Amino acid sequence: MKVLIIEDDPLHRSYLNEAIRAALPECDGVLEAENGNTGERLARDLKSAHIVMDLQMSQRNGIEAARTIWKERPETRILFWSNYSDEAYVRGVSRIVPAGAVYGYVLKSASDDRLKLALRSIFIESQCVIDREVRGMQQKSLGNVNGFTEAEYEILIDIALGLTDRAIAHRRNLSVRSVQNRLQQLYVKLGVYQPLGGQDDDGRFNLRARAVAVALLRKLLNHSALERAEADLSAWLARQPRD
Amino acid sequence: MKVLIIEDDPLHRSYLNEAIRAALPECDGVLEAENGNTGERLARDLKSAHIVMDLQMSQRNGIEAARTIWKERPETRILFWSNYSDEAYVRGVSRIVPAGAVYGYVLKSASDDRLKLALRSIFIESQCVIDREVRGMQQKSLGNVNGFTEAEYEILIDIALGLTDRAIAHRRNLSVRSVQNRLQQLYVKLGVYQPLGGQDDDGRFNLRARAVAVALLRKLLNHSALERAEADLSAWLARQPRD
DNA sequence: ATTTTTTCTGCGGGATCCCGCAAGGTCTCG
DNA sequence: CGAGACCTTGCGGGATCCCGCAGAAAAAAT
Repeated sequence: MKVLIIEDDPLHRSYLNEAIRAALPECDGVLEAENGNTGERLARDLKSAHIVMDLQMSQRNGIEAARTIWKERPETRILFWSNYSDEAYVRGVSRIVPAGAVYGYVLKSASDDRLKLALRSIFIESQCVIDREVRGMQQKSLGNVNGFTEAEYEILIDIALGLTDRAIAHRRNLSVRSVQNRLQQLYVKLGVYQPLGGQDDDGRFNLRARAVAVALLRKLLNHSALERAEADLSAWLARQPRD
Repeated sequence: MKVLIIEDDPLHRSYLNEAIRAALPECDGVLEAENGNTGERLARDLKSAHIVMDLQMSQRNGIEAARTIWKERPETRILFWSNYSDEAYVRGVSRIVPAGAVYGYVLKSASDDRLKLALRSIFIESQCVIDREVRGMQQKSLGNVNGFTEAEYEILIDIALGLTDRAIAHRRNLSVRSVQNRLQQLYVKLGVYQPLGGQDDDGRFNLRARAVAVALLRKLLNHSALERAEADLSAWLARQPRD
């Protein structure tokens, strides 16, 4: 059994390497990649089925890498080892995990033991392991309590990219009015809505821009989510026959 | 001579500790803090004049911490040791460094030797050390080439926070029209401006929102910059007598 | 199958945004 | 002092946004 590490910080890489050797005596080889690109390549070439990776690498996003790896070999087991439990990351991951896949998500702040336990659970016991903090995010995000619908999230991304109502309508096959409906919904859920009447406009906000701001502050959105969205968008634009 | 480390990642902390002991034999004590708050406190209590810190910590932003530390004792020497050379960070740092202060900015990806050299230069030789990559950012940002004026950056932040033209005008003591002028300028510099006429509006953009998006993608803005701005804003709002 | 609930859609209007045009200001430089 | 560069401000108008109102369509519940 071989394990592939995809992580750009050399310190963390060697720490992981050690942890893996310690936790998995049955492992007879540890490979390292320092970014998503070479990680993908190694995974492909070596048919590694056991991967530990960081989200958020400079060269190529962890989520991107995981997506293509899973696309090629859905049975691959991946342990995401990340600094953050941003909703954007958690949502990003759970969006791409194939049905029935074995994976894990543990934070770098977790203890040594937690990490080693997770390694064994995933690679030996075929059991998913998700850190409590992350699990918390997941539920908050999927449950309706203070959670966002797929539709709401989608439109949030669209305005974060800077699209107009019309462009969004076009992209999502909706009428302009429907887009605006979804927007209102979003504004309400983000607590940005101005209940009207109250003319204590201390600092009046541009709802559209404000929504993006609070989404960022609440980590519903982050840099890498935006990057992915931007890539999707330009792909879609290229596919448009020009009207 | 004592050195204070402010860094939330335990791995990096112990690595730093070792590097400091190796590079600075004249150092007779290394202290560690795992977030900005306790870092500030330790700096104050122990009157440490030599600090190495990470930007981007969960508890309290490195820039915030540095600001208050420098406010209390401007002669403190600080080496920023960060993962990123985002323009937002670089600008944030150079905005708060006191006149004549000795400081450094090196990336975590730098070699062992670079780090140790920087430590000696700053703490012993009283010389500023800024990594090449960072220096590059700095010049791009301060020089007029593809760089942003203070005014432009300011208004960028204001729209990123979601303020309306009017609110910005009020906050910055300008007329609404001037705000809009600055906005146009910003749009042009961000390459978002629609030269008019060209009706190939594939995906028409909402300029205001789009500007924020590209600023984020280009890392002119990032989460921590936004957080700081948000804090400033609400402080300002609280100070407003309500009109 | 019928009611209830949710979502989609058009209409309309007030607020806001985007920006060309033009008339002052300030500041520098020859 | 005047020319030129730059910033600020008012005016005006077309485009966009925000959203209440209300009917149509779809989905879910009974």
